[in-house]
Parts: sequence; structure tokens; C-alpha cells
Amino acid sequence: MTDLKNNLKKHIFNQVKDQYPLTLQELGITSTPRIQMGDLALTFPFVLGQKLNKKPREVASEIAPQLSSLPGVSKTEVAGPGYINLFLNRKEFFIRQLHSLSQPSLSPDEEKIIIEHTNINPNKAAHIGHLRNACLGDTLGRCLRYKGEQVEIQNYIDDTGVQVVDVVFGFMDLEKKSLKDIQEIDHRFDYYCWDLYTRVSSYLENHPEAQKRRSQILKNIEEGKDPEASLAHHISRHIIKAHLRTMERIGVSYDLLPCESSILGLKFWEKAFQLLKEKKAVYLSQEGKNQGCWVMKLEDEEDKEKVIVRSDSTVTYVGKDIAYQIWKFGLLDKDFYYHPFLEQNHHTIWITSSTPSSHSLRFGGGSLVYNVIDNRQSYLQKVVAQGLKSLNYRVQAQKSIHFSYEMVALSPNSLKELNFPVSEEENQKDFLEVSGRKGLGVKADDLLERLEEKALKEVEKRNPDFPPEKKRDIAHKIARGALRYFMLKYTKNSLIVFDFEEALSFEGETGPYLQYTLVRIHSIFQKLKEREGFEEENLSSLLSSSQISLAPLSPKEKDDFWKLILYASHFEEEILHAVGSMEFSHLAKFCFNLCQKFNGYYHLYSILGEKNEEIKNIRILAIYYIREILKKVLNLMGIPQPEKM
RNA sequence: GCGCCUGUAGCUCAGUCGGAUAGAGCAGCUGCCUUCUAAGCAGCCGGUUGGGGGUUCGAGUCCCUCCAGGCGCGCCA
Repeated sequence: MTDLKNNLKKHIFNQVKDQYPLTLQELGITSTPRIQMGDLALTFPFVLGQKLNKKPREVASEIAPQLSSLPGVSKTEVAGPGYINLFLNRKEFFIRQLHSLSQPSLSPDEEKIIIEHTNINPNKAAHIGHLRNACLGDTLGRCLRYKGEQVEIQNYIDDTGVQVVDVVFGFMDLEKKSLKDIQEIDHRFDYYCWDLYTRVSSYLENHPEAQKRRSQILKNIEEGKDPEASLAHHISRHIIKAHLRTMERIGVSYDLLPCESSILGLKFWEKAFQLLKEKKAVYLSQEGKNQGCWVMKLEDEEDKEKVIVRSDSTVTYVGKDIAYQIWKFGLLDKDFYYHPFLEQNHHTIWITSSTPSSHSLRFGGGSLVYNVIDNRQSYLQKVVAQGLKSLNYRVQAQKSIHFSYEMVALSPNSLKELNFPVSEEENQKDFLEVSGRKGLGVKADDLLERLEEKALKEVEKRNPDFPPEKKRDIAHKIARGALRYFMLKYTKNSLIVFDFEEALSFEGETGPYLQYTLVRIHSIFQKLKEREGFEEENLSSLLSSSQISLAPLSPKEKDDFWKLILYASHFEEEILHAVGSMEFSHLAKFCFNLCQKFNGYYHLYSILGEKNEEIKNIRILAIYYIREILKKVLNLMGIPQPEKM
């Protein structure tokens, strides 16, 4: 459809440009509200009406006759207050769409795109908030790759921060555990740390004197002194593995895990600091509350300064982030060492290190960078971009995209289900923020297990004879589909108030509804094969246009068929739209609407029972087309595709 | 106080660069399984798009203002 539209625009523009003051930009093509009015609508008569001080309808009537011989268009019509509606040649369009299934018409715009997402502190289990982040980031990556972009997925690991420190403190000082003791905790290490971290947080609140010990641990970790450093290393590596397993369950993976420890060890910050000082992007504050700190000013907030280096000469979080961002664009003049960390589905996930490695790989050096981080960090993300701008990397600053989204909070109902004690004050609120510190949240694996359990029951009901292994596999796919769709169906600025009942739903606008639609199509093809020996290779012979004719279809079926095909044909535009607006709810909605339309069609038009071969063939081709597009879109959303369910 | 975001059906949310009659799901009610999987389909019910003003051929969408809510504005990360 994108090809066709561009082609039409060019033709129309050439037709009218000499007689009318119009730019190619102003030549918009939209959809019509109903196909009876046509398939595509031209809106430029409104623009011209304004410029020529004429009624849009008049302009449209003047121009429409000149557009009679557009390629692929069978009829034009003036409609409403001044639209020119185009009716496509349905058969020709359908055949072209079928042929173009194997050749995407999208093309890349960037040299290399880096996406940073997930970024969970390696000191506790992943929760639903992290799942939203990962689903958004992963879907962005999938869509960009589909578009043809070279994409690198990075998952930043803050393995030397205070959150890890707190767990080290918990193990050493509260639990008196040695490295060996900790290594023996094998079951659900991330869950164990979740609880420990909560205990440490409340302990620290009541024992302010422990702050000293905490600072000592942080210092020892940063300087590599044992036992703190080894403990921190073991804990973070163990937790990262747990996170990667969790994410693998929902089909999310990474190329590289850049670690804060490497950024410190390889002195990335010192290099970045030097650059920033040279360009006078940061300066030493001489007076006021920030006296003795190196600070940065924001372009549009002149009165504010952000501390980058503290008066004790340690660097803040945002400072390290600036160094990392500079590296991502390949502008730091320093690089990490890389070690293989994990094999996942024949794909190596690499981790950075400050110790030399025999592997020579290139990471980073992107021309466009997306940072998928929730909207609470938009101020800091602005500071990061400001850092680049101050270094005169204006293009890179502009291409530092903060993919911002709202957080996931908890409904009062879900709090009850978690048996989490809440105060009077908290009870009054409509929702409660997830808090790792308080241990308040729905763990990702818990949610996935509940989804799988429920899905398994549903599979049991319908397919009791399947072997247990198969049932579990299907249940897993359904759980993953339900979760991923749930995380994508909301616009990114919409706060998700998490509720178990809603998240565990498999009916209506949910992932399983989409999967079910596909299962229905699979089922038809399978029955065609079983009962009639139909092979999919036969499709190519059906495709030869001489055999395709829409004529035998009833007028109603002609329209229903056409509505379905036309809607489906927009899928590439939907992908571009989603990527351009960073709004995957568009893609989710498109997929859902497509399934709704298909299910309506499915109920009206039988394939196996159809006696008329010509009609049957058209229907087979139609569901084949829908199936192929559905598979593509589900794949982009990371929703698995069970054959049966 | 300043900045960003949000306000659409009983509830949860869509709504393309400003385009034709504001759409889904859930909940409620009515039908439809000897037919290709009822995780479905068809139908009913449900709206002063937070209030007011403006811009124009046209506003849920853009501008101003007011109201209500959320988040951010650390020498935390």
C-alpha cells in the first residue's frame, strides 16, 4: 500500500502541479470512512480551496475528471465537502498485494540504531514495571529490524550502584553469609534478594548509623576490594542471569550488557569529563549550594544547574550516563572489552569488561540512539542530551531519543491479592507505585506463572488429549502473548494501573484473541490438507491471475472481502506509524481490528463447505493473505503463534 | 512556584498532519455451537469529548484561560 500511495501521489502531482499552486507535501491521501465511498480519499481540494478562495467542492469537481487514468484506479468521485475519492481496481490490487508479501517495501534510514532498554538493577527480581519497559524496547527493535535497520540492543547493568551495595550489606552484615554460603542459594536467587533488599531497606531506615558501613562497601566494590567486590560481582551476575531467563520467557533478548563497573574501570568518565571541561560544558560552581561541584546548565532553564561531579569529586549517576551516551555514538575515543556472557537460541549475549579479552568485536557507534526509560527520568535524559549538545554534537543530541513511557502502578485490588499491608493513607489512593525498596510489586515470573497456569486450564478444557508437554508449550505461548499484548495495547503516556483480573483476561482485546484468530486460519489449512490433499504450494498456481476472478462473489461478499483485504494492506504504514510516533498501541490496535474483521468474515464465509471452486479459491487466497500479515505483525509484537490452542 | 503528562460511554482505553456519522474491550441485557476451535459471532444499552473562550470551510485533535489529577524539579540511582 505504501508503494501504491507514493506512486499515486507522484502521478497526481504531475497532473495538477502546473495548473494549481500545490506542493507534494500538501497532497494527502487518507482512508474513507466507508468503502462504499471509495478506497482512498484526496484532501488537497481543501488546501486549494483556501489558496484560491474557492469552495473545496468546486475545486474537486474541476480536478477529478483529469484524474481518470491513474494507475490501479478504476473510478474517481467527488464526495462530501470536497474530497476526491478513488476506487481501486480490486482484483489487480489483491494480486499485487499477494505477490508483495515476500518483499517488504520499507527501507532503512540510519546507519546503525542503538536501543537501550530493560536496565534493571541487578539486586532483585524483575517486576511488572520492567516488563513494560522490555516489551516496548523489544518491539521497537523488532519493528526497526523489519524496516531494514541495523539494530543493536543494549541492556545497561548498574552493577556497582547502591542497590547492589544494599544486598551485599544484607548478606554480610545481617545474614553473616560468606560468598560460599551465597553460592549455595540456588533456587530463585532473585526472589531471595527481593526479600533481603526489602529487609535491608527497612533496617537502614531504623539504623542510620549503618550508612557509614554502606559507604565503605560502595568504596570497596568500586576499588575491587574483597570480600565486598567478589560478593557484588557474584550477586549481580547471578541476578542478571535470572533477569535474562525471565526476559527469555517473553521473547526478549539483547546483544550487549554494558556494565557500570566497566565504565568505571576503563575510566570512561574521566575521558568524558575531560571533553566536557575542554568545551566548558561543565564548570566549577564557586558559590551557593553547589559550591565546589562541577555543574552543567540546561539550555532552556538558565536558572538551574545540575550537579555532575560532587564536591567530594565522585561522579553522579547522570555523569556516568553522559559518558555512556557519548560512547554509544562512538565519540568517546575509548572502548570496552567484550566477553561472551550467555548463549540464547544460538545468539550470544555479550557483556562488557575492563579486563582485556581475546574477542575483538565492535559495539556502539550508533547514528541514532533510543533510551527506553520511564517518564520520571525525562529531566535526566534532557541533561544527557544537553551534554552532547554542549560538546557541539548537536546532531547526536537531536538523535538521542528518550523513549518515554508511563509507569505501571498497582490497583488497590491487586494489593489485596498480594497481601501487602497498606496504610490508611495509601488505601485512599487510586493506585500505588511499585517500590522495590518496599518489596511492593508483582514479580514478572509470578505473573507469568499465573498466566501459564490459567492458560493451561483453558487448553486442558479444549484439548484434553494433547500430550502434557504440548499443552505446556501452548500454555506458555498463550501466557506470553497475553502479557505482551497487555503491555503494548496502552499508549505510552497512559499509566497502567495493574489489575490481575484485567491482565489475566484471555477474552476481548487480548493477545490470546489474536492468537486464536490465527489458530482458526491454521485449522482451515490443516483441514484442507487432511480432507482434500490441499498443499500450500498450490497457492502459487491459484495466484496466476487468469484463475482469479472476483465476479462469482455476491455483491455483499465482494464488499466484505474487499474491506478485509484493504484493511490488512495497510500493515506497513501501521509499522511506520508506530515507529515514527513510538506508539506501539497503534500496531496493537491495528492487529486487533484486523482480527475482528477477519473473525466477522470467518463466520459469514465458509471455505471447507463451499462448493463453487472459484469462490472457494478466492476465499483461500484471502485467508492466506490475512494469515501472512497477521504472522508478521504478531511477530513484531513478540506474540508467539501456536498452531492449536 | 516552575516544567512535563493526563482528563473521551458505568469501568479500562482508542481516535492518523485538523477531515466525512467520536470507536473498541469489559460490565449489563438478547440471540447463535450435529458446520472451519463459542478464547468466537450478531444485536441492544450506553457520550454536553473536564468547563469557558478563540482560530476556520471543518476542532476530541491547534491556541488562550480556568478546574481536577499524576509525575518531575537531590552533592539518590
